Amino acid sequence: MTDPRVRLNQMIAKLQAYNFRITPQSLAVLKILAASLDHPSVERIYEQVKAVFPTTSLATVYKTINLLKEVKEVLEVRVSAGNRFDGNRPFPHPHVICLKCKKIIDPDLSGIQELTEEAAQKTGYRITEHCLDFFGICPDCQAEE
Amino acid sequence: MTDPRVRLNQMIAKLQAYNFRITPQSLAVLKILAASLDHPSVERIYEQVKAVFPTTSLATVYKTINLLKEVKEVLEVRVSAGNRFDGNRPFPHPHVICLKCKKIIDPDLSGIQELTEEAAQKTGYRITEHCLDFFGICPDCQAEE
DNA sequence: GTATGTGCAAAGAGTTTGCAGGGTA
DNA sequence: TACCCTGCAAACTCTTTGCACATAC
Repeated sequence: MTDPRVRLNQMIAKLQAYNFRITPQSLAVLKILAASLDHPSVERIYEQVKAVFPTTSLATVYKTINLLKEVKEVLEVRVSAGNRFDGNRPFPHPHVICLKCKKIIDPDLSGIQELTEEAAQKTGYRITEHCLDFFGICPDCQAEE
Repeated sequence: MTDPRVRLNQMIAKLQAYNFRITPQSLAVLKILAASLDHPSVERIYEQVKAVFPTTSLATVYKTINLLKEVKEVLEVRVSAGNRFDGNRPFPHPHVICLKCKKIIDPDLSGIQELTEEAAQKTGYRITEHCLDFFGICPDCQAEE
């Protein structure tokens, strides 16, 4: 993973470049996302922020995440169990998601670039983003069966 | 695409195998999904069903789609602009989605099987499904720019 | 100092559920 | 005939919005 401090500075720099202000509350959200290894949900981020700033509202968390989405400093992983976020790697990358415990990990896969080019060539679309998620059962949940 | 009549019969057979009943309303939903080339939204399906059965409720459309999801006879495409459905090809396959007009098309891509195996091998997950969606601008919307 | 972010509550969108009545197998 | 499906309305979840106040720059 990228060093969370480096990611945090990148996020701050990007937000400031867009003239968004950094506040203690939004900074707390940034810190959590910059260090996220576990793709937290909005609710989870909210709980962690409240541990530091108990008066923080859920709306503020949503607003901050939306700013980050706008400047492409966070990646939203859309899953039916509730969306999750990755602020450490804010660019498209594959996920492997456990259908039982909802654990998400990031494998390094080769060949996505080629696949994207193939899709662009065959459809004529100018492709800017992608989403590649695998679903299944993680080793821990397999062991429990 | 698969012949809509063939798909319709497959859907009916699968639902009956699970002891679900076929009604005029649910049949109307099945017919639309079996012939879907354009990945309709729930709202769109609802409108088309109402054209035939004006008293149909949105809840019935949702319930029927959920049955089909349960027996894996429809594929849900999760997009932020509102989820869309494919009843003609109810198995995982790639989509190319236009960010402007929301048009969705299905390219034939090679290499997804290999990528799935690579992901399974590197993570230890037993992978059963995947979701591969590309986002960009379609040729029509590019021409308008 | 001024525009922007915060916190609260209410509104909004999308989806699900409970129940009474009607229709399928 | 018995049970399931429908249609309606209410509930529910997730997310956004409006407004008064606080605060970063």
